[in-house]
Amino acid sequence: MSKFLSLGKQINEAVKRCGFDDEVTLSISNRPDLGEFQINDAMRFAKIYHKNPVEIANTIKEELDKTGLFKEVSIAGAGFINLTLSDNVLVDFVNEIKDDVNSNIDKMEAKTIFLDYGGANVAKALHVGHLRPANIGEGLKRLAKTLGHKTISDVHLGDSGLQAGIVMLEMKSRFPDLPCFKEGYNGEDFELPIVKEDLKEIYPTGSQKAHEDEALMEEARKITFELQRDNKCYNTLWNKITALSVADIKETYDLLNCDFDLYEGERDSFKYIPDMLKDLENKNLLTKSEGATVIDIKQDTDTKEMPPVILVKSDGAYLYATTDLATIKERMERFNPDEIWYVTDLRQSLHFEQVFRAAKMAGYVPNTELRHLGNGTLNGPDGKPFKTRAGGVMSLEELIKMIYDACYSRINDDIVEASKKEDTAMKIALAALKYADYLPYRETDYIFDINKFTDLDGKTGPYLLYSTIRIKSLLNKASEENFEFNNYSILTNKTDREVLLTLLQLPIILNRAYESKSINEVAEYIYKLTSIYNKFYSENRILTEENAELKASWLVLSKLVYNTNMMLLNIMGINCPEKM
RNA sequence: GCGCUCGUAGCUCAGCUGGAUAGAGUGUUUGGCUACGAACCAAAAGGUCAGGGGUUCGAAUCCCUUCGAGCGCACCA
Repeated sequence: MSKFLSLGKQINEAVKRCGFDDEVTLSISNRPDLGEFQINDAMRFAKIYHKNPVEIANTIKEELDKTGLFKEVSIAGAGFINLTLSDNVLVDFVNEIKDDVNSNIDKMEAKTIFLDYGGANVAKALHVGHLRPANIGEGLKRLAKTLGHKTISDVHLGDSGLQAGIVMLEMKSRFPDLPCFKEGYNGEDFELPIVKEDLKEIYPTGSQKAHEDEALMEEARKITFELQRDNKCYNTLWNKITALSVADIKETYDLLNCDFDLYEGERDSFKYIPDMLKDLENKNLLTKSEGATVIDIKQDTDTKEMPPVILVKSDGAYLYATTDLATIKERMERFNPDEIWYVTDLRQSLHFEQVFRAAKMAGYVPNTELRHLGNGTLNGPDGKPFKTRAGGVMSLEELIKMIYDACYSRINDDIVEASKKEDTAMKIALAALKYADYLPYRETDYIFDINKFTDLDGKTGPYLLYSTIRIKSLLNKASEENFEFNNYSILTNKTDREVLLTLLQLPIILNRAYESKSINEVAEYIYKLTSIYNKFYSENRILTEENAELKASWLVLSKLVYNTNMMLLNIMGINCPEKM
């Protein structure tokens, strides 16, 4: 149990002793001039117990004084209880967590959580719009793991859509002699005549052609349909293109530190679709509507229009909802998770509401919670929605390259040896990119601005890395002097106290981030911790401090901040170079 | 038409399960390195939390309303 949680428990035991059959909430003070923590429940209690709130606050104060946990308990205003911790509580706190910062986290009851995020499309380049769901999904996965959950993640490739037909049609026009296009093709192997660089250009070219010529578009739709029905020719060709494309996609995801357990896609659910349709038929859930096969998901309590879920188009083809529903069935059978989280654009919320309703009606998720964790929409610098189809979209690779260049040129050659310069610049660049992406709340609309990412000063990824590396450098120097890091005893009650109070808050920050499913809480917190430590660092000369006990305490504190930072950077999927 | 977001400092964003004096970065002005690493630290200035009403001891936060911006509404994903 974290110190913070334990303090809350002890406070509530005191409250109970006062005769109140209710709980108070310990929170961080927003009036640091009055106290470090506050309890604001006396006003609420006043109504319930019909007593004067100040009187209630005083009763609680008396009990709290007896605990010895606080240097000062004071009452202000309408009944605010302000608390200042005793020094020994903070000293104990450091000694409790100095060997393992994980003991400053409150683990949760372990669940199995399946995460679906990323959503890259086969044969199409990852663009800047893919950044947010990838980061958020990965961050939430790492946060869930840190808090004790078991996770399974799937990139869930978009591999069965119209782009398949378009790309294969373009392939057919370029390479009509490929074995798979021959009459009577029976699945024999052949070499794909393209490399991944070609892929970047094939889809845009094919897409443009199809948009200009309705007959080609029709042909592309037909090919897409054939692919869904296991056409041997298209199936073989698409498998090869997918393998080529996924290798490319994976490179970028690896850069972003997104490690998916599964690189599966919509097509992997195809084999479940016929049985699923039969099953839904047996459950009398399917109806025909305007030639399509649908599930009516309207409920009496609906206050808005709720269109049915279309599973089979009038032309027989499957849709997004079909594969998503089949995928739910599949995941339940294979992994039986307690929760399934989808991180995709917020604008897809209706789609997920529909699919989730269908899944519940079909009885596929009896005890599993389905959640769509929508991310904000990507807007251009002009504030208008970002267009994914109109071309001119910056690829993720290009964006990373631009930030990389900015970082590379700033590296001090006296500090970073030549052989590590590129690797270092890439780590800094990704830190800048990821941290900037993590700062806004998950649902906030995202304004894409290159300046935001190439900014390397202030509240940025590079700041966090620089500061963390600087602490590491300090610790290394201390180690060279054979300094022991196990004696924390002196609190000077200046900035070191603020550092400790910030560390104390870690468990509630992580819990809040988990509740809101947004990493921005973590991003804000690590900045707060780092900047208060930097203030401490600039105020004190640690290594030349003559009081050995004080020096030891400061070093323990520094190590604690370093380890906490490394843990939080890991949650955000940010790697720290050795020097920068 | 139905539904969902959002409007906070010049700019980019936090804060929203109601708490006391609304925060950060950046930009502007200014101070601090013959270095425990200045990609750092310190200070100043900058706000009618879009407008109005309501609930409450207390509202940026909850409810209603007006204005403004964006998004979604069956065979795209």
